[in-house]
Amino acid sequence: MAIRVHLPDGNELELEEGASGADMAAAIGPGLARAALAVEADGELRDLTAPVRDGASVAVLTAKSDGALALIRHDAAHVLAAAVMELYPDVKISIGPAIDNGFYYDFEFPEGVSISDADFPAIEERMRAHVKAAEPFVREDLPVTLARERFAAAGQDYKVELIDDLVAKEGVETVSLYTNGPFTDLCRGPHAPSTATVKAFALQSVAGSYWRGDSNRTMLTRIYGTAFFSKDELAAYLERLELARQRDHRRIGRELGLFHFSELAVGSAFWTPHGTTLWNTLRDLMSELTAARGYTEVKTPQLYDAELWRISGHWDKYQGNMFVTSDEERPLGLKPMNCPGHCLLYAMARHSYRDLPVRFAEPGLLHRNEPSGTLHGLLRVRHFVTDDGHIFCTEEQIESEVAGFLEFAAEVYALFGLETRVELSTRPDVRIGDDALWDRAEAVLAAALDATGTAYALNPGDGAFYGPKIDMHMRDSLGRSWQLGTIQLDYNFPERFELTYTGADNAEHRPAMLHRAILGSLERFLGILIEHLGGVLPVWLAPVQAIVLPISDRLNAAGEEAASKLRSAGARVELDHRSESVARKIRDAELRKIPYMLVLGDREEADGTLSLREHGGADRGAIAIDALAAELAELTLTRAR
RNA sequence: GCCGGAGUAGCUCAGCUGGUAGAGCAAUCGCCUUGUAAGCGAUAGGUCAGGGGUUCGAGUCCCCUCUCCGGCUCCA
Repeated sequence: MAIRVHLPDGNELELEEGASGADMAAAIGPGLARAALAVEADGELRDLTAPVRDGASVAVLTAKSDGALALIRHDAAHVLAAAVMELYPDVKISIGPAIDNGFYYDFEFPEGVSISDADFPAIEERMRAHVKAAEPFVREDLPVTLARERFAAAGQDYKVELIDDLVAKEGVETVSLYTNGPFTDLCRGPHAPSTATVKAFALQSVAGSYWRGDSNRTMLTRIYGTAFFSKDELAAYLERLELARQRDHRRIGRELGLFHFSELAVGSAFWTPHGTTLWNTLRDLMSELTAARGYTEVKTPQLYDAELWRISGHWDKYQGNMFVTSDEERPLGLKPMNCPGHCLLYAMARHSYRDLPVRFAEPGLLHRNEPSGTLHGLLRVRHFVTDDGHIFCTEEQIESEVAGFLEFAAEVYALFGLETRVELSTRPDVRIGDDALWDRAEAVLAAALDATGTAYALNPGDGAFYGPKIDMHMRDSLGRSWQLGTIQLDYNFPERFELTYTGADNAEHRPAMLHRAILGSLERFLGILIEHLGGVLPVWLAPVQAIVLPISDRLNAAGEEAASKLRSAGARVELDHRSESVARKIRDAELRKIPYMLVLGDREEADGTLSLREHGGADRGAIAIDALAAELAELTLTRAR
């Protein structure tokens, strides 16, 4: 009896019944048999030892295949756990998956034992021994009762909990165990044939992580690592990581003198004069663009009676994140969001359907009492300004308003050369408003996304407490994802604040409300932007657009004259009048990433020109000062990149 | 907030097993007068995060607090 399988090249292959993936690879060729790691059958990865199903579409997974890295990283996680269990026999194991750039394994170490990267060499040495031994990964399928007994007997409580959950939630009757050398783990698989493939690995960091991501449960110790098929690839990856670290906005912010932090104002940036110029340029950009899009700018208070926060729901749902104070008789809250203030402002005047949509924009200063452990440079702060806006509109206008926003956001991100990842986040556990409202709100957002052809991922349960949202995310230099823009549909606030407009029927109606921001917080956006650009800001954003470099002290007066001509044309220009060599002045200007370096020597002075060197080294030769002024003005006006 | 690590001059860091702090860059002053990525010299700069303890003696050992870093939870 023979079975037939379909190969990726369209051919069919005949195999004996019961043939394994390894048999299949061997039937195709000896080279493939040696390279084979696993088999993909009808889209599902399986061990090489597993029998091949008749009629399946199969592909042999090798080091070159997509998914092969994830496979050996998962193998590496088992090798890590094996090594850790040898060194710390009383350790409890939990889970150890492959992740984007590597793998981790979470352990509970015995009381009093803590792991740091100083322990990595010993662990890695044990890991190398397991790899060198080329221990086969052996799969075993066991009835859940037997598997449970086995892990219970070994004191592996986390594995027992996992098995109990598999039974309760998925009704499984058997589970699979994988053994490599002395180590056995509850694992779905698949794995490569042996540990030998995990040749190039490195442990990277140790961190805490809650069991099952629940902050009420045990804090486990997570060890992160990565693995590649070759030492060269591993070295190249580690080198890339190091280069990314050089782009860290906290480092660049210090080097370029843009902002500082102080332990006397935790989570709040101090912007230097240069940093403030950059920040203001960004704020002015958004004021200009929102005005062009039909928003009107408004200003609302910082500090409100607690009553406002009770109406909005913040007092119940968000107070932990608010800075609360009081006057002589009343509790007060510093605003963490602009929306309640905007609702009050909307309600202070009557609105006709003819006026809608009303679009309020406010570069609003917000304070949020973020947990200390989450603060991170400019990317997570307690004091920040959002390019916030709220749109009050009719039900019929929602879709076009959301579509208009998606367009607007795309325009802004394009100015900076950023590409974002879009997510639709739906109702969270902690929320206000009934489910019917949420159903409607989620459906409208999805419709607007579809109508504009925006690609997005679904992020269930991550909406704001008052409504679902569409978020735009960017990654920082270390690969962490941060939310920038957002648009959130909210039927709840209009109810709570009893907002109305007069319809064509002369009756009062409830408007819908959209909360939206494109940059998110200016602070976070600048952090991400600095990392994206590696600190090399385009002319229109650069705090110092050009610096005049006289080649000798005797030209300092001419330098001042040239600089002031450029300044009166609107350019942000400095003069380097130090008694230093041109080479030195160039070097310092390069390190400050100043776009235009303008060398002034005797020839230039005589001709009324400056010799232009752009950041990065391009030498454009002598250019008339008027022409330079015009060029800088043009680059600033057009926001050229 | 939780787990782990770290905190020495403005910045980057050295300071072995305890014997009262050092370099480079930056800064200041002077000399040099410079043509596209570091000219030379001198000077100044530190309650070694803060507090408590052990010790004849603490940057170094112990405890507490603060902040920062990496994660986790949370979030723009």
